[in-house]
Amino acid sequence: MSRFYITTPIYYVNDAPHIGHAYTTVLVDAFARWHHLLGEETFMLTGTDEHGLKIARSAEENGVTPLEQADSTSVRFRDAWEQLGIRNDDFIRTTEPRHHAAVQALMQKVYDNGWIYSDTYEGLYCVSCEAYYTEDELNDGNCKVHDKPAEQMREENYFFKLSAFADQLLDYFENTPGVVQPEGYRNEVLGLLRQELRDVSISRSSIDWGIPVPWDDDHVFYVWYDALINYATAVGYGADPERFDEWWPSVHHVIGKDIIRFHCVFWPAMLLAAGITDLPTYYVHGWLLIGGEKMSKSKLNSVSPAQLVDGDEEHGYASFGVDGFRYHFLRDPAFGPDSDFSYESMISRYNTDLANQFGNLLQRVITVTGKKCGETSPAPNPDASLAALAAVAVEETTAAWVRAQPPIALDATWRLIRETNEYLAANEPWKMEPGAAVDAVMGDALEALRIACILAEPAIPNGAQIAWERIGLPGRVADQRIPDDTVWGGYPGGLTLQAGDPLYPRLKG
RNA sequence: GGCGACGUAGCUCAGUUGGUCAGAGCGCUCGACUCAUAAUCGAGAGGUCGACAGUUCAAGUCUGUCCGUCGCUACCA
Repeated sequence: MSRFYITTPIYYVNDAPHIGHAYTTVLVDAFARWHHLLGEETFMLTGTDEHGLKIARSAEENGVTPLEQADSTSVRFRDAWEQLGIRNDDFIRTTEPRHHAAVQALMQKVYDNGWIYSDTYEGLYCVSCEAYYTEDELNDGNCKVHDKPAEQMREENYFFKLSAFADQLLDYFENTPGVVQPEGYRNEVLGLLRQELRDVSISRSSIDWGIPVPWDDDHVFYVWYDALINYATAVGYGADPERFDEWWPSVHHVIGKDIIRFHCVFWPAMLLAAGITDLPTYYVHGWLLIGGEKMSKSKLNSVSPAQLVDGDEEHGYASFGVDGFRYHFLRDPAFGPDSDFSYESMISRYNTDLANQFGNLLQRVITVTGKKCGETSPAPNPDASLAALAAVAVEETTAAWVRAQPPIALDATWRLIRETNEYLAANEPWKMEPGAAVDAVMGDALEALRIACILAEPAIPNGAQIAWERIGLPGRVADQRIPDDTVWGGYPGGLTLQAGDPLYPRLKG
C-alpha cells in the first residue's frame, strides 16, 4: 500500500496559536485527508518546538522553568488543533525523550561521517530569530524581521559542512519533478543553492536549554537543527528503523515561504550527511496578511482561531464552526502567494458556498424527496446528465489536490454542487406527480450529493458526515475511496432520509 | 546591482505549446420560480487583458523598453 507522510512545521512555543498557524495546519490536515480518501496509508504530524534562547529567556521573565513555559503553550496548540478537527496522528514536542534520542543519534551519525568540525564563531545574533547575521543583513544593527537590535556574540561552535552538499542538492532540486510546489518556490531554492554555501553553526555553548551534543557536554544543538529532526523522530528514526524506512521515503513538508532555507537547504544536506538519501517533497505556502502585514502575535493584529470557530460577540465575530473556518482558509487563499485575510470575504464564502449552495441543496433535496418519493429514497439514473458532470468534478478535484491547490480543487467540487442546483431548477421536481420521473430526478440529486460529500470531506469533515447521514448513507464519509466510491451510481436508493436544521445557518455580515 | 514573480471585469482570481482567450466565482441590475437557510435558476451589465514599440497571416499568450507592486540575493560604501 502506498504511504503518505505529511508534516506541519513544529510551532515555536513562544507564540500562542494564531490564524497563521491554523492556516498551515488546516492545509496539512486537508492534504492528509485527501490522501486517505485516495486509499493511501497516511501519517500526519504536527507539534511544538520548545528549545532555544528565546524560550529560556521568556521563561525567566515569567518566573517559570523553560519546560513549564513550554508545557503551557504546547497544550494550547494541541487544544487548538483538536478544536479545528485536525486529525494528526502524532503530536511531537522537541523536549520529549524520544526526540532527544533521535537528535543525538542523527547528529552523531553526521559527526561520525566527518561532516562536523569545531570552530569559533563571532557575530551579531538576533535572539528572536535564533540566528547570526552579518552587518549588512541588518537595518542599522536591527534585525529586519523583528526590528530589534542584534547582539554581539562569540562562542566556540560546531559547524556543519553544508558546503560539501551543494552539488547533490542542486541535482535533487533540479531533477526531481514536483519536489517543490508551487514551482516558483523551486526556483528560489535553486537560487539559494547556486550561491556559495557557507558552513553553518549548529551548536551553542552559551545556553543549556537544548539538546546536549553527544560528543561534547558543554554544547547544545542550535534550536533549528534540533527542530528539523523532529520529522525523523516522529517516524522512528534511531528507535525503530523498520518504521522509519516505511514512512520516510514519502515525507512531505508543508512550510511557509519564510522557512525555505532551513527546510530546503540545511535539512536535506543534514539528511544526506547522516546517510539518508530519501529527501523530502515540499509544499510551500505564502503568508496570510492583515492589512498587508504578516500576521503575528508581536504585531498584535491576530484574531484567534477560537474566536472565529466559536464566535465572539464582544468583538463582533460570527460563529463559523470548524467547517466554516477550514473552508475559508482552504478555498480563498491561493496556495503559494501571500494573501490578505478578510473577515468580509470569509463571511461571504461561508454564506455562498456552505449555506446557500451546499447546505441549502441538502435541505431542498431531502424535503422534495420526502414529499414526492414515498417512504424511502430513489436510486440514481445510470444515464443521468449529472453523471458526466460528476465524473468531471471527481477528475478535476483530484488533479488539483494532487497539485497541492486546494482552492482549485474546491472550486471543482462546488461546481458539481451548483450544477445539481441547476439540475433541480431545470426539472422542477416539486411540480411533478409522484412516479418514476420524479424518482429519477431526485435519485440523481442524491447521488450527486453523495459524491460531493466525499469530495468535500477534506475541507468540511463535519458537514460532509452529517449530510452523508441525512441522505441515509451508513458509515463514515471519510472512509470512502476515490475513485471507486465516486463512480456514478453508488447511491443505492431505498434509504431513509432525515430532515434536520440547516446544516450551515447563514451568518450575518 | 543580479535573478525571479506579478500587474486580466467593482472584488478574488482562471487563462497548457500564440489562432472561439476575452473567462469563472462573488458583488450589482432585471426577470423566473417557490422544494429550500430572503436560499435557487436565467439574462444582463461590457474590462482597449499595466504602458509603449516590435515579431507574426494571427498575441493577455512571444521579444524589447518603461511604469507599478513584491520576493530571493550580492557588492560597493
